[in-house]
Amino acid sequence: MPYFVDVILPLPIAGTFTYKLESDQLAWVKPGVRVAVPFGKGKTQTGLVYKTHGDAPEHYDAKAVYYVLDHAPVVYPQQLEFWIWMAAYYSCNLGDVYRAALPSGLRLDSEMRIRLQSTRGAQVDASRSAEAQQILDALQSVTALRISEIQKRLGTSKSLATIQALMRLGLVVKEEVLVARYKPKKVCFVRLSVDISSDSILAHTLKSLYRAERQRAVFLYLVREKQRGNPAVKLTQLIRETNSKRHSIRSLAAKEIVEVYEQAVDRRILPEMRQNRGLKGLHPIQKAAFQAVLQRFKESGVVLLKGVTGSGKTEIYAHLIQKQIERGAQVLFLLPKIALTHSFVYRMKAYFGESVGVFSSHCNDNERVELWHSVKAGRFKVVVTARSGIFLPFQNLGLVIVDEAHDTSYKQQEPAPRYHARDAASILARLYGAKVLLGSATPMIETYVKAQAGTYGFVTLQQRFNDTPPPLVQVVDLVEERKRKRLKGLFSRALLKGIADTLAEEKQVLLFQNRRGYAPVLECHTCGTVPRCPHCDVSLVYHVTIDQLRCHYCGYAQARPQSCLACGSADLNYKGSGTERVEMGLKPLFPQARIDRMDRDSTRKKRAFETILSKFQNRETDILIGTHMIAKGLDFDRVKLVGIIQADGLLNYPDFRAHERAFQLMTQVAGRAERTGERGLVIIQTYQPRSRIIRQITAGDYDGMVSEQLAERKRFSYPPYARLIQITLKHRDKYRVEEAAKYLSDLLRIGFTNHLLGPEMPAVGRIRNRYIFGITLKIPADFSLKKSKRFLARKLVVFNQLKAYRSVQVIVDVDPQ
DNA sequence: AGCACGCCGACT
DNA sequence: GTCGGCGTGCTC
Repeated sequence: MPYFVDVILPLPIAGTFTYKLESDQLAWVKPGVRVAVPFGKGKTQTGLVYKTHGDAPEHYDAKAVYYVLDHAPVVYPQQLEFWIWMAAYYSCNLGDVYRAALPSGLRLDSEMRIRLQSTRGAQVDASRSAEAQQILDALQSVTALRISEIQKRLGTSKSLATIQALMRLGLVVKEEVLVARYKPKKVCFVRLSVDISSDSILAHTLKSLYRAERQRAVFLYLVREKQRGNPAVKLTQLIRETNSKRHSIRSLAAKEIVEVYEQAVDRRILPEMRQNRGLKGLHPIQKAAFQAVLQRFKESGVVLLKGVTGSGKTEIYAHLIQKQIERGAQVLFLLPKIALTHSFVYRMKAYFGESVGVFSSHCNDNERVELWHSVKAGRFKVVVTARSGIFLPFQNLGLVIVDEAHDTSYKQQEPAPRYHARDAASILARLYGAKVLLGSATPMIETYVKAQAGTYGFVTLQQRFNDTPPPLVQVVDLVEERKRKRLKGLFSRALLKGIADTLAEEKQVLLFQNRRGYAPVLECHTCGTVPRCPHCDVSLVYHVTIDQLRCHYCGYAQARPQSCLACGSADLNYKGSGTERVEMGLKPLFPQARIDRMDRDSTRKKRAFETILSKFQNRETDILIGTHMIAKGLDFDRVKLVGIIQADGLLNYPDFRAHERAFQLMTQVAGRAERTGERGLVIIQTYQPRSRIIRQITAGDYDGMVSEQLAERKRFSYPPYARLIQITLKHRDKYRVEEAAKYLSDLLRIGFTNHLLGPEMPAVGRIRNRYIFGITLKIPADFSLKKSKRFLARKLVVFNQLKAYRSVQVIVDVDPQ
């Protein structure tokens, strides 16, 4: 009986692909195993086995699997099930999930090479082009060349055509080779090859080295290390410790006294660190919360721990982790991307030592593969990671901790799968029978509602256990300040006084401005013209540091115009302000202060983020200005004053979550002023000081904010009263997308009636020369999300049948943020 | 995603 | 006249 295998391929194409299996392959092929399969014209792909069966495909002849790459699944059944859930829930392809989940190092690269067909034809021929001859000459010495290598050698794009011409002449052939992307790291070790347990051999060897001082030193070092129980020493270490040169060791090797050999080692992102700190005991309040969390876990799989900054959530996490380690289970610790700092990892390593794994964006492909294997082997008990860690192959997952669970960076925007790591983690946990702890000072409203309703367990940790009173919050009315001419640039008198006082006390200041650059608009005073991005529908932002205008959507940059490009006037006005302008404005006012800035521009360079943070922590910086990046990071324990330069930027977003977000962000930023042990000060500058949301923020009235937002969302049926699906259409031709969006929304309105919004052009209607239209679907709580998605999928098939619209890119985003 | 096939402009 | 642009369609 013939056997077939359905395979997931790492491509953005719907469905799985069926291949034929030889009987000898059958024994190894099971779900989660990798296979090399032919796909398309002469390409090989690394597929992942989905299932095996005996049903021959009806409409085509299945190709045969080339190789079975594993003897044991690289992906556990629970994970595969998780992938399937994700593809279905977020309406994407299994291949999209595959690409996101499996480290690319676990995929084989199929590489095209060119080989000489016959040496006869390669002789010099005057009729051939110089390029062709160059390629042929190069192929004489080596067996085969990668196409990319040829391109590099010739340095032109012409080479592709030349290669094709040579192929037509039958002089060269194309061949495909498979190479593993993962390259183990090899380290040279040195060990003794003489038997030093024999005194006579030892003496004899030493004697033979009497004239080679360095070699003797190396030998003696190795002897000492061996006696200490280290039979081999890293070559680099040996050279360093004995202050010798590589050739001394080579001579010893030549005399067969030592042996140098290579060994694959795991890369380590951080220097090894032993556990050096026991868990801190819990304060009675923390202890009560810890017990309460354990209690709630008995009834529900997900527990929300609502605790303000400074309430000591981290210690509670640590004790929960400890408990899991004791019972031999693994813990997945999720953090927002920018909160994953070295100092945090060090803290975890101090508690749990070697069993802590770190999975961050700093890891390269090879490190990811090693981490994957280590997690799979159960060597790591705790994995600290940003959102993509949910795909790691846990063997025995016991607990998922999602810190700052309200953070928006848990949602992947681009590319598919557009998943939310917090929500996905609770599905993952269910598959493993594990628990989920969501930690937040300002939970997302949807989460809070579930906790209130009892769907999630709920534990609050209100009291600051270090007994510092919450910071004093002062609101400054910018309208009033401006009227009374008390504004110095962007700063009110109160803020300047606050800064001066804080500096005098040798404490630190954080200034928050959620916009980067100098000024978001450069306007001509004469004719009102504003320079705009040629590729996007936005104005260009002026950046002082590079003296350029930049587009924040596509990266386009141009020199700052000296005069208006429309009317020639030299009278140009900078309107609005970003972090750079705050920095520039502040410097002359506090010339003695050490001022630093943290935003996407100042942290672009590698490790810059860590550098700025550590400089601030070491008190080499007095005032730190930054975007939302300064809201995360770590606890700054000398911050006395937090200033919010302009709260209005956060309040006026055309989004139903704008106020919730503003509340979360400002509360978080304000929370940075809580660690000094004395009362901190938060100054919020705003043009709308009497607005409800500002009052809620200053009063710390989270429940008030929630109930007001809930009332609003109920009225307009937004989450949590409805689920949302956002459909985005993009195309280079504005009319084409608009027509397509109209057509699609007409198709959908049949099912969704008044639960469909749009189509409408978003605030930024064109990005990278592609016009954008959006359709929002609202699925009320009493509707089936599954059925709605199925309906949507059917309509998208109909939509795709129209040739004119097929080139329109359609993006489906379930639970958009 | 890649890759081949197919139909219209600027060069030998 | 051709090279080559990218629109379109397909991959088990």
